[in-house]
Amino acid sequence: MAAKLSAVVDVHHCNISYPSDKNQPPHFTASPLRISTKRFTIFCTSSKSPPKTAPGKAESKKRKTPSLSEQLKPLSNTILSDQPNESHQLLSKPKSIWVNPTKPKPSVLSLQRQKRSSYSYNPQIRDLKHFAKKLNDCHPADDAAFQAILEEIPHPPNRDNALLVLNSLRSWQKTLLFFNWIKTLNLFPLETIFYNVTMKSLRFGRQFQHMENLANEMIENGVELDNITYSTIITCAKRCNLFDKAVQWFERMYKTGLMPDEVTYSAVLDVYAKLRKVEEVMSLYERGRASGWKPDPVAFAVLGKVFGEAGDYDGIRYVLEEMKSVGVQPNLVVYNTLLEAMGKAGKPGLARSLFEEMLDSGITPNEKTLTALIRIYGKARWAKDALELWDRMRLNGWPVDFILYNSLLSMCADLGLEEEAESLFEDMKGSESRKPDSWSYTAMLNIYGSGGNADKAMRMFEEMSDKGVELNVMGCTCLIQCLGRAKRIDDLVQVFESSVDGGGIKPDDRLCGCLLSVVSYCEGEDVNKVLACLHKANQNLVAFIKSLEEEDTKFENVKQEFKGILSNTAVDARRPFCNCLIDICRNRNLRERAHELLYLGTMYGLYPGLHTRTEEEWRLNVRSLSVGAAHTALEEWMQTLTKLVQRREALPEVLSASTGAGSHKYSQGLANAFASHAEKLAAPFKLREDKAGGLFVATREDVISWVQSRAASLASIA
DNA sequence: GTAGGGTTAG
Repeated sequence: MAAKLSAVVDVHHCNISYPSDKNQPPHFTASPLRISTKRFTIFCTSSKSPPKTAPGKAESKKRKTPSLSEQLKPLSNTILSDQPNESHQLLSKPKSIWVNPTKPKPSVLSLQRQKRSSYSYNPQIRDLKHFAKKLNDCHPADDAAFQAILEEIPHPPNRDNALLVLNSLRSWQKTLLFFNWIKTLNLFPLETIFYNVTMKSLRFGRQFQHMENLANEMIENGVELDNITYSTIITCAKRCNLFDKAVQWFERMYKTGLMPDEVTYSAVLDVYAKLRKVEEVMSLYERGRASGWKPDPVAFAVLGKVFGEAGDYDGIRYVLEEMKSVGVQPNLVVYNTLLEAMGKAGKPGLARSLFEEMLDSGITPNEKTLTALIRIYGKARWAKDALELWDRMRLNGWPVDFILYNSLLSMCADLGLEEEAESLFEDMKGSESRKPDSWSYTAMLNIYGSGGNADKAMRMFEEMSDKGVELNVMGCTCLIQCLGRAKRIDDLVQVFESSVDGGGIKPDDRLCGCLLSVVSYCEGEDVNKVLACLHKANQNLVAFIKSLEEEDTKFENVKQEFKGILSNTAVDARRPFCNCLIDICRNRNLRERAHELLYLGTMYGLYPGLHTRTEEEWRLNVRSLSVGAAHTALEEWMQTLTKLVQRREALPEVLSASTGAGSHKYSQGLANAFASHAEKLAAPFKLREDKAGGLFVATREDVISWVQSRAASLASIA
């Protein structure tokens, strides 16, 4: 199974089967990834004659996160044989009715938790605690001193005394030394609990190898490994990112006939959650449920986390429904996890109502709750809610920590709340425990950068170096963006060189994207200065720009080069790269190239939903495009519509283009640019003032007569 | 850190 963990699993062809032997862990089989070969074009005209710009096949490698219902489908078909006449609907409770009564219900976990041995009071506790403290205080490198203290143990190191001391040692090295000392004394047999206590300390020190050695020693010496041993091993492996080890030890439990209890089981759920293996988590969860398990809040927190990381809102709802149907009241951690998950799934409104529900249930938020919520409101640009929450925090005296302070600053940056950020930043400078760090300064650079205040941004930059706060790659990006917009290219070059050559900043794709955007709008010698910076960060990109400018570069070459660049670029930065490259082409009068890049970008899945069609309305969605890319898309669309009209093909009643309203304070240019471009083409798109979100609309009749008049005027020119 | 599982920042 360890090998399968790294395999690509096609969820649509994932079969999960029960092992025939109940002492086998649940396992998964998967068919190899299928490559989609669906044809697509930028704008579909008709089936009769595809546009000439559509020669390719889909080569998008990006795979959509499957929805929960898609993931549950194979599960419900293969293992959950409940309610055979009903389709297994999303959010329906997976009731486990085992259909074959001659076979026992397969069990994957023990419903009884591991019993702990009870401690008896140790009358020597004070002396032994004092002894343990001496061991803890002993210099870590001084083995001789440690041994000397050991000899002075105030009471005989019998089972109970040794256990008490073992439990009181802090560092894993000392725990291990003490454990080995007890072992050499050979006064009593070392039971499981001695190993478990030692392992706990090793886990704290993230010492998986030592831990595994101890586990193997237990096996050799015939000491029983219990659920506590296994859960400690599994969580240690997880913390050390040794996920295959975690799974390996989990499998070993079943092989030796030991059933995991719910603690071990949810530890393993979390291993798969960390690996973002949603379908495996669900499979384990469902199988646990089928075994009669009533999951507790910890299990639901794991489930919530995995759906949050997948951005799967249906999954989050499923978790909420499951909790309701199992009768589990969410606790603070579960709420925090689900709030975080709602943010990742892009549902600020639902996060808000979940937060209110949490308050209504009598739970007080902690720093993590508030950090999650502030961040969600900031990213959603919900200024009113963010400021309201901030007020409530102060009013109610809710807990605040350093991370929350920095998150508030970042929220101010997201919302362009310069004054609020400045006053918070001053508060932090005045406090003893919350002095601004590189996160805080980055937020300030972000605020001044996106506000176009290059002087203040540079002052921050200087203050950082005075105070010895290191600039990080994001701060550097904000600063460079700001200096670029202010056309302070020499300052830009100086900041770039000092931070990359001297400051140890490794340029990432975002920083390259930022330099690329500066290239798109600067002129003259400045272009070469910025390109020289970009060359240090990404040589291929600069070579590609040069090749775009050369007339004899063939489309096939552009395609191959661009594909290579995109596949070496972080997913988040791919669309910005494409947008900037299109802008560069347009600003250099390379219109054909711009169209080629838009076509390729669409083909590689960078602009999903660029064009949506219903029977009544076709819509061009340019909100994720740069100005140049939006121009290019509009031209492309007009060409397509022209062809359709000329061929007398059916058009919908309404044609529209959506530019977005530019909810960010500093990004309102697209609607204006679009309006003026439509005007230049004399295209009949009119801004709908009554609708929010920059919507331009034309009727079918307007478009037809516009095309006909254009054709007439073109004919008259000819 | 009570022999074991889950939650904070571009």
